[in-house]
Amino acid sequence: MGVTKSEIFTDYQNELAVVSRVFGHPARIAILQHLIKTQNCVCGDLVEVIGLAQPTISQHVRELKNLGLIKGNIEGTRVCYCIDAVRWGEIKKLFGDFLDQQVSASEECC
Amino acid sequence: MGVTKSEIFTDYQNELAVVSRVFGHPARIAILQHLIKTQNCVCGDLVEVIGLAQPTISQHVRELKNLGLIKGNIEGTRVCYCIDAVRWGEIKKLFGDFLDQQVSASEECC
DNA sequence: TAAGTATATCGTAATATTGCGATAAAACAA
DNA sequence: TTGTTTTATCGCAATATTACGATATACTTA
Repeated sequence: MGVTKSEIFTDYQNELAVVSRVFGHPARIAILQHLIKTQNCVCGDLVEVIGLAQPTISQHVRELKNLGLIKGNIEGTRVCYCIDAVRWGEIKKLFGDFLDQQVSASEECC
Repeated sequence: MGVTKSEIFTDYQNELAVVSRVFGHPARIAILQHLIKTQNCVCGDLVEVIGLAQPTISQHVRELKNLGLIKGNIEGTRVCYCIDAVRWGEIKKLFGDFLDQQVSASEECC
């Protein structure tokens, strides 16, 4: 197999999982952190800052784009990326709804 | 390749990625939701509730255990699971620190 | 002891992910 | 036009993940 059975889960469960998966690689975390830090939309120097090959960075960037988390703007030969603040807010809420739940332990076991 | 180059990333980036990966499957989200809802540590009926085979559930449960998110208690032939509230809090903070950042868009592009 | 129940582990097939060299595409510069 | 720069895509090898049947393990009950 090797293929997730998405159809047996709720939309919420699938969405949270898909977003988490994108966060599930340190290079993508690093790209987001760098875009947040250097507000003014840095682009190709991600390769230099992160230390992976250019095609690899491009692939990670594409996944972030597919999720709507970042958007790019062509400027000559370069592409300038920045974070989509609206989508960021949506995802923040998605995780907040999940993580802010009360997880009081039962006294029956554990 | 197919192997993540963890050594070039910070501990924070790696930790957030590892935790995100565990959240990156709807079955594991469903397991956590069910454990939160039925506070009193349900165990084997996860198989019934979720609808994946028993070995598959056991595998997902193990990943949650490895991350420290849930803990199990043997009760006869059964194992009673519940969420580790302390670890849950740590992970909540991990995501909070990341997602609560200010992501104001630059005006230079995008 | 023998049979039953619940969970974990093994082994494996199908598929997905990661990383990168090679190359294409697109815009600019001479 | 030709060469340069920057980014995207293709194709592939190495590895990881997902799912589950078969089986092992551990405890309970008859």
